[in-house]
Amino acid sequence: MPELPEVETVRAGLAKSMTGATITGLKIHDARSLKRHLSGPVDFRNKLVGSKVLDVVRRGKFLWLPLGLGDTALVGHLGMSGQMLIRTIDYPADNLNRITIEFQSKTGKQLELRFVDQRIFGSLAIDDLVATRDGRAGGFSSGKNKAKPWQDLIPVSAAHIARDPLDEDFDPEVVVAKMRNKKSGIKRVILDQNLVSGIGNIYADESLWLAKLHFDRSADGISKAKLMELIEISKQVLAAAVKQGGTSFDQQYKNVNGEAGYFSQQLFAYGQTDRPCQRCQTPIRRQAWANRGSHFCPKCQRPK
DNA sequence: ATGGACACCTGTGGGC
DNA sequence: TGCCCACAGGTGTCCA
Repeated sequence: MPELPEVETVRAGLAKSMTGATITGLKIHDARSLKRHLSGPVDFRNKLVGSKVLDVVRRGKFLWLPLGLGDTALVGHLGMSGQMLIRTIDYPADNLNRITIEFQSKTGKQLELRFVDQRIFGSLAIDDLVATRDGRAGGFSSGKNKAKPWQDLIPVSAAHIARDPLDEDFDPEVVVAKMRNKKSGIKRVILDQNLVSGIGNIYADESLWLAKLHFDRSADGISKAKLMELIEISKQVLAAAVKQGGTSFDQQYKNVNGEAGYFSQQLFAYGQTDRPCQRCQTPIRRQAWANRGSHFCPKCQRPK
């Protein structure tokens, strides 16, 4: 489900109530949500409970909370259906809640973080922070001017993830140069989190519609100028979606307060099958692609 | 290097 | 009502 705008909305919400908090307890309702913590649930508990949360950082669709001295972090990925809800301790149980992390906020409020995940493709883990190959870890931790020892570090499990377009150190020239060497279809290329992170199926289809590019056009056959335009468009789309709190179609995406985002009202291609293209009125088509769907205008977005 | 199939999971909605 | 199928905002691995 969640792509960069949804994860960023969650990050901002977590930062507000969890920065400076102390973890006071843990309830594991379904240990499958800890499957990426390889040393097991007991070790997860030992490393988490009692530690202090320093910050909430994101790169692409990964987010993490540096802990204690800043050399480890609680790493979260939402997969297709993950949610992170901040609740008071007496708030009614949430359906499909897999993990509850109890904490005391820096203002002394007793709250809990509930990791709700229908499909269990998401996960929580404690991971070591290591030096990045490319400078600062995330473009989106708060208060960047203050010196923070964890600022240039990234979780081992996210070390392969490229910068995303909203990262202030993102370099479109470098990314486009790499894209021009790819013989794959352009959609596959912009979904490759090793090249540019944060883009998923919704924002890929939206960006390609806006750029009038067919999803299967080979990246190495597209001009440098057009690829630069595509990257700039994707940045604009991601930023616009962040402003709307992300995209919600159903119960599968909510911010930390359980509220939906409103970007679905501004979609041109994704989920618009059979509705008229807003440029040329041709019905938007959905085509099976890579075990999912691609939505595009068959007139505006030609294969060649 | 590239693309396709599939695995990991649960839930919902449509057709019959 | 019930059953079966398609489908869902992701990622990683294995195989040609």
